Amino acid sequence: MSRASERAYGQIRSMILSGELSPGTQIREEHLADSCGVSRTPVRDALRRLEAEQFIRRSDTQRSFVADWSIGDIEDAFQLRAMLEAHAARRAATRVSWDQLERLRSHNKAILKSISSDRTDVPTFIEHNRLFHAIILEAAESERLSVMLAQVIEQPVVLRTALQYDRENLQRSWHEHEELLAAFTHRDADWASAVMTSHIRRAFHAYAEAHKHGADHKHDHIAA
Amino acid sequence: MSRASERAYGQIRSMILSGELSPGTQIREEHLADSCGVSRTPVRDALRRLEAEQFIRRSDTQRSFVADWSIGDIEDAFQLRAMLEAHAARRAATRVSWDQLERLRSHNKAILKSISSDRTDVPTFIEHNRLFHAIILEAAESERLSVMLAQVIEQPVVLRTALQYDRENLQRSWHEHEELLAAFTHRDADWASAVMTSHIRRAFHAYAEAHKHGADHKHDHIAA
DNA sequence: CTATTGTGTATTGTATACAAATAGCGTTCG
DNA sequence: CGAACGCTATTTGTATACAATACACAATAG
Repeated sequence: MSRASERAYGQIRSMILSGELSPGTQIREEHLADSCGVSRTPVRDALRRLEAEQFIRRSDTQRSFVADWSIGDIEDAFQLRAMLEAHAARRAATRVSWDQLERLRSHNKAILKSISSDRTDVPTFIEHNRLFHAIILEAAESERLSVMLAQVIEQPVVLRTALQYDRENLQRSWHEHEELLAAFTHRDADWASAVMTSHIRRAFHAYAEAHKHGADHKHDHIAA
Repeated sequence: MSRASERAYGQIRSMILSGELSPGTQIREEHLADSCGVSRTPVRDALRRLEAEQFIRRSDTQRSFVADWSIGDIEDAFQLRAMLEAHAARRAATRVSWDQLERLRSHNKAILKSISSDRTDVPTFIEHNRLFHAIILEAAESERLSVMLAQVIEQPVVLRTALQYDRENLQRSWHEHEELLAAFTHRDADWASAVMTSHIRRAFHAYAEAHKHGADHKHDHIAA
C-alpha cells in the first residue's frame, strides 16, 4: 500500500492493540485523520481493511466502533484457529521441503535458547514462534488458508497470549514444536494435525486460565 | 453501505461472476467508474471489498486484476469450505432452535418440489439451497465463521456448481439435507458434521467431473 | 544487438470541498 | 408526563482536482 494509507493502517491498528483505542469506542474518521497526519481518504481505506479483519465493527448506520470481544468470541476464534492451523499442518506434512524443515528446526532452536537462559526472553520467543508457524503456513501452499488464518491469529487478545505463558507453558510449546517436526520428518499428516490441534487448544486454556480471574473482561486487553 | 458504493460493488461483482470481466483482466478504476455511473471514490471502496473477498488480486505495484483461479485453487476452496461447513453443522447440531429446524424443513421441501416437476427449476433450487445453508450458519452462532465461509462460498466457480448438477445430483443433495435434518433432530454433532463433509465433497467432485473435459480451464467461468 | 536510461502517458493515491445522512436534543402536542 | 416531531450539529459519503507512481516505448550507450 501507499504511504499515507499504510501509515494510517499501522497506526490505527497499533492504537487498538495497545488499548489506546479501547473496545467499544466510537471512531471518527476526521479525528483519526488528524492524529495520523493524513486526510480522511487514506483513513477510510485503513478502516475498511480493519473492518474486514474484524478489528472494527460498523453499526447499521455506518458508524465505526472498536471491536469488543466477549470471552465467547475469543474461544470461538481459538476454535477456528485450531481447526485451520491443524489443516495447515496436515497439508504441510506432505509438502514441506528440506529447506523449510531446516528453517523450522533453526527457529525452534532459537526458541529453546530464549527460554533456557536465566531470564526468559519473551519477545524473542514470540518472534521465532511467529516465524515457525509462518513457515508451516508457507509449506501448506494455500493462499486462501493464509488469508483466513491471518484473520484469526492477529487479534488483540490472541497476540497477547504468549505473554501469559509461564515458563512451563513456554517449554511445552517448544516440545510440541519438536513433536511437530518429528511428524513432518515422517510425513505423517494425521500426527502433525493432531499435535497442532493440541498445541493451539493448550494455548487457549493458558489464556483462559490467566483471564478467568478479574471480572471485567472488557478491559483485559489493556490490563494484560 | 451507501448507495453509490453498494451499487458499484454489486455491479462489479456481477460483472466478474458473469464473465463480462474475465479472469486475469486488468481493472482500471476510472473505466469502472464510468460503467457504474459513479465516481472513482465508491469504486475504490468496492474494489477493496472485492479484494478482501479475493475476487480481485493486486499486483505488487497496486494494479488490480480479476482473480484467476486454477483448478488447484478451486479444490483448495472446496476443501476449506467442507471443513468450515462441517464445523458449522457440528455447532448447529447442539444449538439449532425449533423454529430454525422448521425453516430448514420448509426449504428442503421447496427443494424437493423444485426437482420433482417435469422440468427442474434450478434457480429455485439454488435459492432454497442457499437459504438452507444460511440457516445452519445462523444456528452455528459464530460471526467469525460466517465471515470466513462467505469468502469461500461465494466464488465465481462455486456459485455455478449447482448448474452443473444433473438431476441425480440434485436429488442426492435433497437427500443429504434430509439426513442433516435427522442429525440435527437427534442433536448428533458428529453425524451432522460427517454428512456435511460428504455433502460438500460430493459437490466438488460433481464440479470437477463437469470440468475435466475442455482443456482451457481459464475460461470455464464463461463457458459454464 | 542488448541493456539501460529517459520521457511521455496511463493509473493509482491523496486532499479537499461539498452533499447526504444520522444522532442528540429541545419543543410541542396528545 | 410521555411520545412524536423537527431542528441543528456531527459524521459519513461522493465528486473532483491534483500529486505521485508505474508502465511502455524510444533513444542511446556499450
